[in-house]
Amino acid sequence: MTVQRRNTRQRTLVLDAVRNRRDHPSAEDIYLDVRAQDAKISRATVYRNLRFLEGEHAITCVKAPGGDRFDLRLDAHAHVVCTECGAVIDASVPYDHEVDDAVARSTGFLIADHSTLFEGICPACQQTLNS
Amino acid sequence: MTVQRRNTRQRTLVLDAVRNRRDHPSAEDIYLDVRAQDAKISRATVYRNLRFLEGEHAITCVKAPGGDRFDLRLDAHAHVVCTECGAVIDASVPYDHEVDDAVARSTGFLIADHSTLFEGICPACQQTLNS
DNA sequence: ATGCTTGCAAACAGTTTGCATCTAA
DNA sequence: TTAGATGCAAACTGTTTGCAAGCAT
Repeated sequence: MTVQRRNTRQRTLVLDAVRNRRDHPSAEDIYLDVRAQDAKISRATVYRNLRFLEGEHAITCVKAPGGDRFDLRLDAHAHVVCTECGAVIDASVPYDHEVDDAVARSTGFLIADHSTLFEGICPACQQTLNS
Repeated sequence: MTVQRRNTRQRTLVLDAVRNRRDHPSAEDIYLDVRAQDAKISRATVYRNLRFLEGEHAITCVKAPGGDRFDLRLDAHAHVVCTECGAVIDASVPYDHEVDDAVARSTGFLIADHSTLFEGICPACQQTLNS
């Protein structure tokens, strides 16, 4: 008896919506995108499927201030968030696996991974603030 | 006309409560501690003062899943969170200022700082899970 | 006296959940 | 056929806010 994964229309819509964006959308962003395809879909279904797809490792989620943001990239990588507008982009910093081992040794924790979030002001908001 | 900072009894209680703990308490933890000293203090006052003290750089706050955690340490440093019990401890990883510059150059963001959060299972929870 | 601060309750954002109904396999 | 999935509404957690009253300066 294997776990059943049903390919519902709604689940497919949610997955496609995440894959069609490159800007780390929030659950609400995805809800609105999917809503444009299916006016009857509920927020609960979107949230449930985002969590489900995260569990299936089909998408990942970035814990940003103001709520989770979803990502089509599956490899561990750092992010940069704009403190003005909330935009999230990928950072080109390589993931350091060794630091996980070092922290595991020094703390006794069983380390799964780590996440790094840079905070700053994006180019567009810098423009706005200077004017 | 300088900004006025009033030393209210409640504000002092909140600051002392954070300083009297070494375990990265949540706002609710602080509320409960302060409540033991002053049964009349309200949650809103605790939240307001935590934010105020953060703004004054008297305390810092760690964005952990499940809510903000407060810290008496003022220097930037990484944290480790237990995915089982939610415990947060300091990580002995040195803060890398250069990576902020590197990300600033490659993204055009004005980087203020970055935070690193390790996720894993603490020694106590490992024990529990093995029994 | 002034205006920052408090306490209360209500509002709020983001997210989860109970339950009857529906549907993919 | 039936267990997983949906839609709706309500619940929930963590946090913020409007307002009248209170208190530090």
